[in-house]
Amino acid sequence: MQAADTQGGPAGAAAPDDGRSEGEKQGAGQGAGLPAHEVVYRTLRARVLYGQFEPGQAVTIQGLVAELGAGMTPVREALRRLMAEGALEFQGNRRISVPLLGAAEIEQLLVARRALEPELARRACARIAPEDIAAMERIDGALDDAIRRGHVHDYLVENHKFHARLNAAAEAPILSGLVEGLWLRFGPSLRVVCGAFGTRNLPDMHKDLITALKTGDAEGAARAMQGDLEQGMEMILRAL
Amino acid sequence: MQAADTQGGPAGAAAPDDGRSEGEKQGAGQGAGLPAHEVVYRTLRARVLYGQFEPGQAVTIQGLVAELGAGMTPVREALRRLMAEGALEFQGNRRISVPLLGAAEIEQLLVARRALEPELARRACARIAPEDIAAMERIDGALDDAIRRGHVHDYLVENHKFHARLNAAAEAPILSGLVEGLWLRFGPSLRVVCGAFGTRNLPDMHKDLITALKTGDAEGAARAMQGDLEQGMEMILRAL
DNA sequence: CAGCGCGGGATTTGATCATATCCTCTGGGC
DNA sequence: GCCCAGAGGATATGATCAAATCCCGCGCTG
Repeated sequence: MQAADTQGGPAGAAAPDDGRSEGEKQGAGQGAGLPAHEVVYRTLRARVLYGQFEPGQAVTIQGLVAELGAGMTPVREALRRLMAEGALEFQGNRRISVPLLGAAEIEQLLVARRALEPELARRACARIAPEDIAAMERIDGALDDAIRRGHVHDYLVENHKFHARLNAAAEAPILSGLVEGLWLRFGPSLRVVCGAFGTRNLPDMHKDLITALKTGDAEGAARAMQGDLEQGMEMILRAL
Repeated sequence: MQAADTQGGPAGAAAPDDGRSEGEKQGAGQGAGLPAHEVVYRTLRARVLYGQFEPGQAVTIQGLVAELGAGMTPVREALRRLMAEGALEFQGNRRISVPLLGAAEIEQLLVARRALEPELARRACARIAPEDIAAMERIDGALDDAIRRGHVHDYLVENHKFHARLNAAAEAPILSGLVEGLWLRFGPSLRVVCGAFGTRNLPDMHKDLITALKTGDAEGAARAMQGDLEQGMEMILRAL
């Protein structure tokens, strides 16, 4: 039971509200009225991204149907989507599992990240608004706080939020979408990293990055980003 | 045929061989016994990749159900998968369409391709086997032939096969998967390109690439690849 | 006589379909 | 010009079938 409750969400224990299943739409709000497959997708995505799935772990459709209380079709679609993004793997015989990464895979992910994320930092540097920088500083504070408290999950969430905010500021949806896909791939490995090293000596080039953003130093931002991701991937590699 | 067996089955049971077709696994052959959603996916993927969809064109589930003779669930899953890969776009209000790319999107795709494909060429150069090179020369011959005949579809197919073969030789499945996703995104635009310019002056750095592969010149291969993709993206950009 | 490989059945799980319900868009009436 | 009704299409459900895995008992061998 790695994650009994997903996110302090309204999905309580039983949730046997059968009659209300589809009588909802995004008209009211945006958190509650999403299609079922979207809700399932986001739940599973968060689990992958924040290391709540073990690498190599098997994932069954019907298990998720029972656990999430959703129908079979939405679960199937969410899984298909995650498989297309590389977050999950089709294990041959109609079996789905969380990918188990080796050194070769980590190295490829590193190459891709090194190619894309510094470029995003460069672009963000030119376009970012002061309130975005402020938000990133706030997120970075929460991140440091999570590290101090030794709270792995919060650290991973804040770290992702930090980078996502930066990538959004670059206004390059295709590139940041690609990067999001990369994060999904090494997400499960973060669990292992934090299990091995804890949150003590986690890399943090975020301060340099924020400084570069404030001064509009695009190359400095790119350099800080590259340093950050290389340290992260290095830790994953060592945790193998 | 299952729950709705109200009248004891329509004597022939609409699709008894539908179940038979499932009897084959991927162990025996590749093309025959695949699941329906996989067949639908490949069909649609080929259409996207080879410019048989018009950019901006709307895609309806029921239209594909009627056209392909498949059930609704397989079609939905295939579409969801293609949407996750960026080959199709969710148009907000339950509508799916082929993405319409602008200059900004093309530019991002160019950045990603320039980062990844020369690297794949470099790796392929170190590992490629002589029979792979021979196959690529054969494909390139068919490609030239298609150009001579002015046959756009064949040109696109052979061109894709050429690059796919090279990427496979790099033995970097994650990177080549990413590149495949990029190709899927600009595929529909190729239709416009070929409509505008025909097959006359299509770029072809393939000869240089093969030469570099034969001599083991990794940097030369990377350079040729970069030239090839930049010419291609330039043409798409000009066709806007 | 005990340990081990193997085949057959039972259970789990994935794939597909038909249907019901609801949302969105469009056209006509006031 | 706005509101309402109808049509078309998408989402979701549950049932059902097929296949793969698992488990257990049987026979064989040392």
